[in-house]
Amino acid sequence: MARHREFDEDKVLDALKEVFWQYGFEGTSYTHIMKATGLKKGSLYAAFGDKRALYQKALHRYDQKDISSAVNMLHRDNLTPAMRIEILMTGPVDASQTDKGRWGCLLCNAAVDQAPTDKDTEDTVQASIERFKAAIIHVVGDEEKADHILGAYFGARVLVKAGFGKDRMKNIRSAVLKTL
Amino acid sequence: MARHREFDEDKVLDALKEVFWQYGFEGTSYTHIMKATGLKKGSLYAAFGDKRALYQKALHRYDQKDISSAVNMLHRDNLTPAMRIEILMTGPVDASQTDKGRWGCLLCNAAVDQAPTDKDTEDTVQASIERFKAAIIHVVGDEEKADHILGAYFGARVLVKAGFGKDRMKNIRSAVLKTL
DNA sequence: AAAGCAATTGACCAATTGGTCAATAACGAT
DNA sequence: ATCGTTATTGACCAATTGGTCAATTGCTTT
Repeated sequence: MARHREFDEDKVLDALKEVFWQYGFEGTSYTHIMKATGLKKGSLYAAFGDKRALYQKALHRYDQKDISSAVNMLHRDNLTPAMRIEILMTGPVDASQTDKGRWGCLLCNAAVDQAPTDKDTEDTVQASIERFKAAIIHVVGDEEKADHILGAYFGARVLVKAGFGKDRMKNIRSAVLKTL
Repeated sequence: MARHREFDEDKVLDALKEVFWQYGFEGTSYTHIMKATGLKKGSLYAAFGDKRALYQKALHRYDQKDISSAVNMLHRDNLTPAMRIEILMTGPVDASQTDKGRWGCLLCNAAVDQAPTDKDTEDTVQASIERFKAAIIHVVGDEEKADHILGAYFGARVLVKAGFGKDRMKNIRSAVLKTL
């Protein structure tokens, strides 16, 4: 063997997730990445690959942590379907009140600015959305309803990024709940 | 007086709209802009200002042309409310079948990748969305319903960018129509 | 036709971009 | 302790970024 890695891979992956989440793919430079991870370019390249590979790691991390936590919530079968959808749609309501909330949803951000031009991103995003949608189907039973809730959820996250406030998000939440 | 402008301002504004629509603010370089407009950097700068100013022009153009055409459609009071919302939600269905459809909605794109960090974009986007929403209220009467439809519409456009197909968009369209 | 003015051009700029690599440092194995 | 291996570093690279400007072009007025 030889020299050990000095960094905590989990922490670096979290940092990558956060920085791409906040700034997007093109908006994130190595200056941002190096500050966020504490690693130099060379180390990042040796450990993970080029910038696109770093972005993929961030998307996978988001899937495994953030999407998974939503999916797990949607599988809490001791809660009524309405309660679970309410919790889901409360995400954008809360997000509208915090700085980080305005980062939106990394999945949604990636769909908007990378999926149309980068096949890897498209694939990763689609797989992640599919998993999310399956969990919604688990709750509401119906695929049409699930597509609709998925759309409403992403739309809400976009409106939060546009700067729309709590009241709007509450409107969307209660309108969605009425469709159940 | 002196030398005349050689370019057609309307055509240039349309070209700006298209290029920022397709590539986003950071994804668009002067190379793209010059090719799209047929003008050199210097001329663009002299006529309109810096890159952010060009982006603003593009957003205003989108508002005046594309959002206006949706708003006008929503005011065709000889059509039933359901028919108008159906036409609106058929936008994403059709978009899912064309290359340009994957550019999404410039308003939505701007909300996602510029509104959170650029105040001018935030203001322009908000004003445009507000106008859009007012037209939806004109159709459905209820503000809560309007926020919901607005969200579903933006969400659908995001899902199209993610690469989801016609069937999904049809699901969303019919689910939205059921809420009326 | 000469003068004055604005539009247009292309060369130029500093700064930043993503990426590379030789040198160094820190370890395990012998 | 020395050797081989691997992680880390910082200097370096070509290419591209957005932006500027002096020179030129084309028009109107006199």
